[in-house]
Amino acid sequence: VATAPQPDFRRNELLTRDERAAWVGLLQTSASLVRRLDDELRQAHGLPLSSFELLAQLYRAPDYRLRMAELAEHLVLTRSGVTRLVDRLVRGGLVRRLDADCDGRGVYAELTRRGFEAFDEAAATHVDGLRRLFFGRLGVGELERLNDLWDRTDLDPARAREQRLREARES
Amino acid sequence: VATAPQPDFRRNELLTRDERAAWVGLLQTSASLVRRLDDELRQAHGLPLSSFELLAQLYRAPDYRLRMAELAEHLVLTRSGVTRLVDRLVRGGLVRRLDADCDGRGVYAELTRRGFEAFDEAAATHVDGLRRLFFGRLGVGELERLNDLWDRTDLDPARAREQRLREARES
DNA sequence: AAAGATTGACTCTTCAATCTTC
DNA sequence: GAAGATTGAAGAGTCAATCTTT
Repeated sequence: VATAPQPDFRRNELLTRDERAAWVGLLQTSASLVRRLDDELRQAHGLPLSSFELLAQLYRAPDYRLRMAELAEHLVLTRSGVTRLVDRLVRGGLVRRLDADCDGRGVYAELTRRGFEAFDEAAATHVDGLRRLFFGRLGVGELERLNDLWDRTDLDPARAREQRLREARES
Repeated sequence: VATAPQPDFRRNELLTRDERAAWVGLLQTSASLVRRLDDELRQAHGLPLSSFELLAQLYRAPDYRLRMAELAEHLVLTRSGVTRLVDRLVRGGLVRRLDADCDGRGVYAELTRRGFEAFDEAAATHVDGLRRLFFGRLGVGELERLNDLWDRTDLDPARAREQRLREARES
């Protein structure tokens, strides 16, 4: 059966039913996926998803290191958020801080041997969970369509945010 | 130009490039959308997005009221999270608590007149932001495809979570 | 003055324990 | 005892201010 049409009298400033479903679906899907994957990673390896994602960035970076600001751009975190997260990882021995020799202000976060191993072990759990809970439920070509969608809806969070803060400060 | 093929030597437990992009895209899109919409709502109406979403649930509910547990299911929050959020809204005069007469344990959260008005005003901002930042960038039929996707990837977060907690308690 | 990073104070959310009612 | 809701303690992230280097 077809879905019922939207009533004509629906007020302009309210979302249609499909829009609301799409918005709530986005929120719920990402949130519950994050929760599940976080649970599984903590259970199996004592590693929170946020830590795992930071390790993943370093794992893929040249020389296994990135600057704090770069990490903030890739993860969905502010700079101070990255500072705290790296603090925890340093305490856990998975990451070390390293002053940038080219720029006295800069600081690198670098994967330690233990951090490398921790990521290596946890990666299997993460990938398995992601394929089971998400990728395995996609149809043919849906992965590509999804990536296309993310490209079109990219808000460039880092840049946009910095810009807004700057504008706000100037006013 | 076509994208380069995935290297054959990529280890099994790592995500392909497209998978990683889809996963990170989901995280970034939802997170940055939430941040932008939250900023706009706070700026224009002093109302956080989390509060707005709770008001939206009550606005659409029969008699403008829902029980705490029902709210927790619809929002992405635990029960204690809902308790705190309702606390703040009661303090702000947008919601009132109401004992359920049918069940002495139950509590309703009900929209006040001011809560109704606050939602009404903020809704325009929210809908405008959502259409500008998200829906306006979707192609023809993409909204329907997205809702279809959410159906297939639904993890039933509330039920699943309760179940996991119960199992964990029993062991 | 601007950029990179950090810190203190604060907010929001969760977990585990508790209270009340069924 | 189980379910609905709340509470204290703690975790994690943000903002605004600060420090250092450019």
